[in-house]
Amino acid sequence: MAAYAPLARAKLPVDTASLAQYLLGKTLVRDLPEGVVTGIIVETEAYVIGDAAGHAFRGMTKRNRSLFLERGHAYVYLAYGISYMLNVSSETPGVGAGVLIRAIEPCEGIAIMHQNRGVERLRDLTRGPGRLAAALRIDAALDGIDLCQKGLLWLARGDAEPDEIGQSIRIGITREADRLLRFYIRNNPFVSGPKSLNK
DNA sequence: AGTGCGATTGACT
DNA sequence: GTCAATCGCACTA
Repeated sequence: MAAYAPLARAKLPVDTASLAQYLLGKTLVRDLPEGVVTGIIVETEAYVIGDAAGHAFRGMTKRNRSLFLERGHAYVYLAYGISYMLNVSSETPGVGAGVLIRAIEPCEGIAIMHQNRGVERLRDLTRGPGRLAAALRIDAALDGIDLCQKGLLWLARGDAEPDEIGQSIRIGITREADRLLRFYIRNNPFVSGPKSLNK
C-alpha cells in the first residue's frame, strides 16, 4: 500500500467550483475493518454559493449543517431513501456549499468493494455517487468528519495529475440545470453519465 | 401531523 | 427506453 499523506486544508481552493476541479485525480481513502479501500476521484459536481440546486440554499438545517463547516469536511446524506451521497464542504466556515463526489476509479481493496456492492463488473463498482458510497461503505455515521486528516475516511494526494478535464451540466437535477458545474476526467471509463455529457 | 419529492439505482419492456 | 423502490426532510396547515 502506498504511503499516502492527507490533503492540506490550506491547499484546498476556497471557491467551490475550483475545489471541484482540484479534487479530480486525488485519492479517496476509506479505512474498513477488513482493510483499506481507495479510489481516484474522476468526477465531481459543484453546488456553489446561492445555488438553488444546493441543499444549503434555504439555510442551515439538521441535515445539511456539515455543508457549513470549514472546507474539507464530509457532508453525507441519503438520497431517494436508497443511496448515500458523499460531498466535500467548501468555502469558508458558516458558508453552505460543497462538492459532490460522483465517481471514483477503484484502486486498492477492490475485493472489499465487490463484497460491499455485490456486482461482478469492475466498471459498475464505483461509477455513480450512490455506487461509490456503497462500495466504500459510506453512510450517515461519517457525516461531518474531517477529510483532511487520517481516519475512517479522508482525502489523499493523487499519484499523478489528471489528464484532460471535461466540463458539463450537472446530472439528475432540475433547478439551475444549465450551469456547467460538473467536472470529470476525459476518457476515464469510471465516469458516470450519458455519452452526450462526457465529450 | 400530513404531504410531496429528491444531487439514484437496478430491474424490466 | 421506462419505472418502482424507499425514507428523511422541507414545507404547508
